[in-house]
Amino acid sequence: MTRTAHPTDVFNAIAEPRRREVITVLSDGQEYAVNEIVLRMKVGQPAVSKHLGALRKAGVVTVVKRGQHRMYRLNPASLKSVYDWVKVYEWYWTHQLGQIKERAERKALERLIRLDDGSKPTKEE
Amino acid sequence: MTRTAHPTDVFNAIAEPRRREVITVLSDGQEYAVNEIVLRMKVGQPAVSKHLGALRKAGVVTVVKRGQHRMYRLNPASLKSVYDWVKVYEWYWTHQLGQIKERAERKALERLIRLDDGSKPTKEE
DNA sequence: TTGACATATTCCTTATTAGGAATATATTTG
DNA sequence: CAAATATATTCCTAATAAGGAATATGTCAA
Repeated sequence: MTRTAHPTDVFNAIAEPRRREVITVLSDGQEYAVNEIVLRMKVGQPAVSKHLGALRKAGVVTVVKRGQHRMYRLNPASLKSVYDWVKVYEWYWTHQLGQIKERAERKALERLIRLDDGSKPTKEE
Repeated sequence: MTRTAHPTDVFNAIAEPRRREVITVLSDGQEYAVNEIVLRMKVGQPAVSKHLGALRKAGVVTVVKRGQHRMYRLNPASLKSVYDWVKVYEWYWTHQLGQIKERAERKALERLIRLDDGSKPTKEE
Protein backbone atom coordinates (compact mmCIF):
# COMPACT_ATOMS: atom_id res chain seq x y z
CA MET A 1 0.00 0.00 0.00
CA THR A 2 1.15 3.48 -0.58
CA ARG A 3 0.39 6.87 0.80
CA THR A 4 -2.89 6.59 2.66
CA ALA A 5 -3.51 10.29 2.39
CA HIS A 6 -6.44 11.14 0.18
CA PRO A 7 -5.24 13.29 -2.68
CA THR A 8 -7.66 15.98 -1.57
CA ASP A 9 -5.83 16.27 1.74
CA VAL A 10 -4.40 19.73 2.21
CA PHE A 11 -1.42 18.35 4.10
CA ASN A 12 -0.59 16.23 1.13
CA ALA A 13 -1.12 19.13 -1.25
CA ILE A 14 1.45 21.30 0.48
CA ALA A 15 3.94 18.47 0.95
CA GLU A 16 5.25 19.01 -2.56
CA PRO A 17 7.86 21.78 -2.70
CA ARG A 18 6.80 22.81 -6.17
CA ARG A 19 3.24 23.16 -5.02
CA ARG A 20 4.33 25.37 -2.17
CA GLU A 21 6.18 27.36 -4.81
CA VAL A 22 2.93 27.77 -6.74
CA ILE A 23 1.21 28.88 -3.56
CA THR A 24 3.94 31.43 -2.99
CA VAL A 25 3.41 32.83 -6.46
CA LEU A 26 -0.28 33.21 -5.67
CA SER A 27 0.36 34.54 -2.20
CA ASP A 28 -0.29 38.16 -3.09
CA GLY A 29 -3.95 37.32 -3.49
CA GLN A 30 -4.07 38.15 -7.16
CA GLU A 31 -5.14 36.03 -10.08
CA TYR A 32 -2.57 34.35 -12.26
CA ALA A 33 -2.85 32.55 -15.55
CA VAL A 34 -1.07 29.19 -15.86
CA ASN A 35 1.20 30.93 -18.29
CA GLU A 36 2.45 33.39 -15.77
CA ILE A 37 3.02 30.77 -13.13
CA VAL A 38 5.09 28.74 -15.56
CA LEU A 39 7.22 31.81 -16.28
CA ARG A 40 7.98 32.12 -12.58
CA MET A 41 8.94 28.47 -12.10
CA LYS A 42 11.45 26.00 -13.44
CA VAL A 43 9.11 23.22 -14.52
CA GLY A 44 7.19 22.89 -17.75
CA GLN A 45 3.60 23.81 -18.40
CA PRO A 46 2.17 20.29 -18.09
CA ALA A 47 3.80 19.86 -14.69
CA VAL A 48 2.42 23.18 -13.51
CA SER A 49 -1.03 22.30 -14.78
CA LYS A 50 -0.89 19.03 -12.88
CA HIS A 51 0.18 20.72 -9.68
CA LEU A 52 -2.57 23.26 -10.10
CA GLY A 53 -5.00 20.39 -10.56
CA ALA A 54 -3.83 18.78 -7.33
CA LEU A 55 -4.10 22.07 -5.48
CA ARG A 56 -7.56 22.62 -6.88
CA LYS A 57 -8.74 19.18 -5.79
CA ALA A 58 -7.51 19.96 -2.30
CA GLY A 59 -9.34 23.27 -2.39
CA VAL A 60 -6.15 25.27 -2.06
CA VAL A 61 -6.74 27.20 -5.27
CA THR A 62 -9.77 28.17 -7.29
CA VAL A 63 -9.96 28.69 -11.01
CA VAL A 64 -12.11 30.72 -13.34
CA LYS A 65 -12.09 30.76 -17.11
CA ARG A 66 -11.36 34.17 -18.49
CA GLY A 67 -11.23 34.04 -22.25
CA GLN A 68 -8.36 31.93 -23.38
CA HIS A 69 -6.87 31.80 -19.92
CA ARG A 70 -7.61 29.98 -16.72
CA MET A 71 -7.07 32.31 -13.86
CA TYR A 72 -5.95 30.68 -10.64
CA ARG A 73 -6.32 32.26 -7.27
CA LEU A 74 -5.25 31.17 -3.83
CA ASN A 75 -7.95 30.09 -1.41
CA PRO A 76 -6.18 30.87 1.85
CA ALA A 77 -9.00 29.56 4.01
CA SER A 78 -8.06 26.05 2.91
CA LEU A 79 -4.79 26.44 4.78
CA LYS A 80 -6.57 27.12 8.04
CA SER A 81 -6.77 23.44 8.87
CA VAL A 82 -2.99 23.19 8.68
CA TYR A 83 -2.66 26.31 10.75
CA ASP A 84 -5.06 25.00 13.37
CA TRP A 85 -3.30 21.67 13.52
CA VAL A 86 0.18 23.08 13.99
CA LYS A 87 -0.88 26.00 16.17
CA VAL A 88 -1.43 23.53 18.99
CA TYR A 89 2.31 23.01 19.25
CA GLU A 90 3.24 26.66 19.23
CA TRP A 91 3.10 26.70 23.00
CA TYR A 92 5.94 24.24 23.23
CA TRP A 93 8.51 26.33 21.45
CA THR A 94 7.43 29.64 22.88
CA HIS A 95 7.77 28.28 26.41
CA GLN A 96 10.45 26.22 28.04
CA LEU A 97 9.61 22.59 28.22
CA GLY A 98 12.61 21.54 30.23
CA GLN A 99 10.71 21.39 33.49
CA ILE A 100 8.29 18.98 31.97
CA LYS A 101 10.94 16.51 31.02
CA GLU A 102 11.59 14.85 34.35
CA ARG A 103 7.95 14.54 35.13
CA ALA A 104 7.31 13.11 31.68
CA GLU A 105 9.99 10.51 32.15
CA ARG A 106 8.59 9.48 35.49
CA LYS A 107 5.13 9.10 34.05
CA ALA A 108 6.48 7.13 31.11
CA LEU A 109 8.19 4.79 33.53
CA GLU A 110 4.95 4.27 35.44
CA ARG A 111 3.14 3.40 32.25
CA LEU A 112 5.76 0.89 31.26
CA ILE A 113 5.58 -0.81 34.64
CA ARG A 114 1.86 -1.19 34.18
CA LEU A 115 2.43 -2.59 30.71
CA ASP A 116 5.02 -5.05 31.92
CA ASP A 117 2.54 -6.18 34.52
CA GLY A 118 0.17 -6.99 31.72
CA SER A 119 -2.41 -4.43 32.72
CA LYS A 120 -3.94 -2.19 30.12
CA PRO A 121 -2.64 1.34 29.84
CA THR A 122 -4.80 3.70 31.79
CA LYS A 123 -5.99 7.09 30.68
CA GLU A 124 -3.53 9.84 31.41
CA GLU A 125 -4.53 12.23 34.11
CA MET B 1 10.56 11.41 -11.29
CA THR B 2 8.69 11.11 -8.10
CA ARG B 3 8.16 13.26 -5.08
CA THR B 4 10.91 15.81 -5.12
CA ALA B 5 10.59 16.42 -1.40
CA HIS B 6 13.56 15.25 0.56
CA PRO B 7 12.45 12.63 3.08
CA THR B 8 13.78 14.85 5.84
CA ASP B 9 11.30 17.54 4.90
CA VAL B 10 8.94 18.27 7.75
CA PHE B 11 6.10 19.03 5.37
CA ASN B 12 6.49 15.59 3.92
CA ALA B 13 6.72 14.02 7.34
CA ILE B 14 3.38 15.40 8.45
CA ALA B 15 1.67 14.65 5.14
CA GLU B 16 1.04 11.09 6.25
CA PRO B 17 -2.12 10.79 8.36
CA ARG B 18 -0.66 7.96 10.43
CA ARG B 19 2.36 10.07 11.22
CA ARG B 20 0.16 12.90 12.34
CA GLU B 21 -1.57 10.32 14.49
CA VAL B 22 1.76 9.42 16.06
CA ILE B 23 2.45 13.09 16.68
CA THR B 24 -0.92 13.40 18.36
CA VAL B 25 -0.08 10.52 20.66
CA LEU B 26 3.14 12.31 21.61
CA SER B 27 1.47 15.68 21.87
CA ASP B 28 1.31 15.71 25.66
CA GLY B 29 5.07 16.09 25.74
CA GLN B 30 5.69 12.81 27.47
CA GLU B 31 7.85 9.93 26.41
CA TYR B 32 6.33 6.88 24.81
CA ALA B 33 7.73 3.49 23.99
CA VAL B 34 7.02 2.10 20.53
CA ASN B 35 4.93 -0.46 22.29
CA GLU B 36 2.56 2.08 23.71
CA ILE B 37 2.19 3.92 20.45
CA VAL B 38 1.30 0.68 18.70
CA LEU B 39 -1.39 0.06 21.32
CA ARG B 40 -2.94 3.40 20.51
CA MET B 41 -2.97 2.90 16.74
CA LYS B 42 -4.40 0.51 14.19
CA VAL B 43 -1.24 -0.43 12.35
CA GLY B 44 1.32 -3.04 13.24
CA GLN B 45 4.60 -2.56 15.06
CA PRO B 46 6.83 -2.56 11.97
CA ALA B 47 4.72 0.13 10.36
CA VAL B 48 4.86 2.26 13.50
CA SER B 49 8.61 1.79 13.71
CA LYS B 50 8.95 2.92 10.12
CA HIS B 51 6.83 5.99 10.68
CA LEU B 52 8.83 6.81 13.78
CA GLY B 53 11.98 6.47 11.70
CA ALA B 54 10.63 8.91 9.14
CA LEU B 55 9.64 11.35 11.84
CA ARG B 56 13.04 11.05 13.43
CA LYS B 57 14.84 11.72 10.17
CA ALA B 58 12.76 14.84 9.78
CA GLY B 59 13.61 15.87 13.31
CA VAL B 60 10.01 15.72 14.45
CA VAL B 61 10.73 13.21 17.20
CA THR B 62 13.75 12.29 19.25
CA VAL B 63 14.54 8.91 20.70
CA VAL B 64 16.51 7.68 23.69
CA LYS B 65 17.24 4.11 24.67
CA ARG B 66 15.94 3.28 28.08
CA GLY B 67 16.61 -0.31 28.91
CA GLN B 68 14.70 -2.55 26.60
CA HIS B 69 12.63 0.29 25.26
CA ARG B 70 13.17 3.16 22.86
CA MET B 71 11.45 6.15 24.24
CA TYR B 72 10.16 8.61 21.67
CA ARG B 73 9.42 12.19 22.38
CA LEU B 74 7.99 14.96 20.26
CA ASN B 75 10.32 17.73 19.21
CA PRO B 76 7.77 20.51 18.78
CA ALA B 77 10.33 23.05 17.56
CA SER B 78 10.58 21.08 14.35
CA LEU B 79 7.02 22.09 13.55
CA LYS B 80 7.84 25.76 13.75
CA SER B 81 8.82 25.88 10.09
CA VAL B 82 5.37 24.67 9.13
CA TYR B 83 3.82 27.15 11.50
CA ASP B 84 5.87 29.99 10.10
CA TRP B 85 5.06 29.04 6.55
CA VAL B 86 1.32 28.84 7.04
CA LYS B 87 1.10 31.75 9.46
CA VAL B 88 1.68 34.09 6.53
CA TYR B 89 -1.76 33.25 5.22
CA GLU B 90 -3.58 33.70 8.48
CA TRP B 91 -4.24 37.31 7.60
CA TYR B 92 -6.35 36.30 4.64
CA TRP B 93 -8.94 34.37 6.57
CA THR B 94 -9.03 36.62 9.58
CA HIS B 95 -9.75 39.61 7.35
CA GLN B 96 -12.13 40.03 4.46
CA LEU B 97 -10.46 39.67 1.15
CA GLY B 98 -13.47 40.62 -0.94
CA GLN B 99 -12.22 44.12 -1.51
CA ILE B 100 -9.03 42.79 -2.95
CA LYS B 101 -10.75 40.76 -5.58
CA GLU B 102 -11.63 43.48 -8.07
CA ARG B 103 -8.26 45.11 -7.81
CA ALA B 104 -6.58 41.74 -8.25
CA GLU B 105 -8.56 41.01 -11.38
CA ARG B 106 -7.67 44.35 -12.85
CA LYS B 107 -4.00 43.77 -12.19
CA ALA B 108 -4.17 40.28 -13.65
CA LEU B 109 -5.72 41.68 -16.80
CA GLU B 110 -2.94 44.22 -17.12
CA ARG B 111 -0.34 41.51 -16.81
CA LEU B 112 -1.97 39.40 -19.47
CA ILE B 113 -2.11 42.31 -21.90
CA ARG B 114 1.60 42.77 -21.44
CA LEU B 115 2.14 39.06 -22.02
CA ASP B 116 0.06 39.01 -25.16
CA ASP B 117 2.09 41.92 -26.44
CA GLY B 118 5.16 39.76 -26.06
CA SER B 119 6.72 41.88 -23.37
CA LYS B 120 8.13 40.27 -20.32
CA PRO B 121 6.14 40.41 -17.13
CA THR B 122 7.27 43.29 -15.01
CA LYS B 123 7.77 43.29 -11.30
CA GLU B 124 4.60 43.89 -9.39
CA GLU B 125 4.38 47.24 -7.69
C1' DT C 1 22.61 -19.70 29.11
C1' DT C 2 17.88 -19.75 27.78
C1' DG C 3 13.63 -17.76 26.98
C1' DA C 4 10.73 -13.79 26.65
C1' DC C 5 10.20 -9.40 25.07
C1' DA C 6 11.00 -4.78 22.37
C1' DT C 7 12.29 -2.84 18.34
C1' DA C 8 14.31 -2.42 13.83
C1' DT C 9 15.12 -4.18 9.31
C1' DT C 10 14.57 -6.78 5.14
C1' DC C 11 11.78 -8.51 1.57
C1' DC C 12 7.76 -8.33 -1.09
C1' DT C 13 3.70 -6.49 -3.34
C1' DT C 14 0.84 -2.85 -4.58
C1' DA C 15 -0.06 1.85 -5.40
C1' DT C 16 1.10 6.51 -6.13
C1' DT C 17 3.64 10.27 -8.09
C1' DA C 18 6.73 13.66 -10.60
C1' DG C 19 7.79 15.29 -14.94
C1' DG C 20 8.63 15.22 -19.89
C1' DA C 21 6.86 14.38 -24.66
C1' DA C 22 3.22 14.22 -27.43
C1' DT C 23 -1.33 15.24 -28.20
C1' DA C 24 -6.07 16.83 -27.55
C1' DT C 25 -9.21 20.66 -26.74
C1' DA C 26 -10.67 25.03 -26.54
C1' DT C 27 -10.41 30.05 -27.80
C1' DT C 28 -8.88 34.09 -30.06
C1' DT C 29 -7.55 36.49 -34.19
C1' DG C 30 -6.87 37.37 -38.99
C1' DC D 1 -11.84 28.66 -42.00
C1' DA D 2 -6.87 28.64 -40.65
C1' DA D 3 -3.17 29.75 -37.64
C1' DA D 4 -1.74 30.81 -33.17
C1' DT D 5 -2.16 30.48 -28.39
C1' DA D 6 -3.48 28.57 -23.66
C1' DT D 7 -4.32 24.78 -21.07
C1' DA D 8 -5.33 20.07 -19.96
C1' DT D 9 -4.66 15.23 -20.68
C1' DT D 10 -2.59 10.94 -21.97
C1' DC D 11 1.25 7.97 -22.08
C1' DC D 12 5.57 6.71 -20.40
C1' DT D 13 9.40 5.87 -17.13
C1' DA D 14 11.72 6.09 -12.85
C1' DA D 15 11.29 6.67 -8.18
C1' DT D 16 9.09 6.45 -3.79
C1' DA D 17 6.14 4.76 -0.26
C1' DA D 18 2.97 1.98 2.79
C1' DG D 19 2.20 -2.10 5.23
C1' DG D 20 2.46 -6.99 6.28
C1' DA D 21 5.32 -11.18 7.09
C1' DA D 22 9.39 -12.88 8.41
C1' DT D 23 13.53 -12.19 10.55
C1' DA D 24 17.43 -10.03 12.87
C1' DT D 25 19.16 -7.63 16.88
C1' DG D 26 19.38 -6.26 21.39
C1' DT D 27 18.04 -6.46 26.29
C1' DC D 28 16.20 -8.26 30.43
C1' DA D 29 15.11 -11.92 33.78
C1' DA D 30 15.34 -16.45 35.74
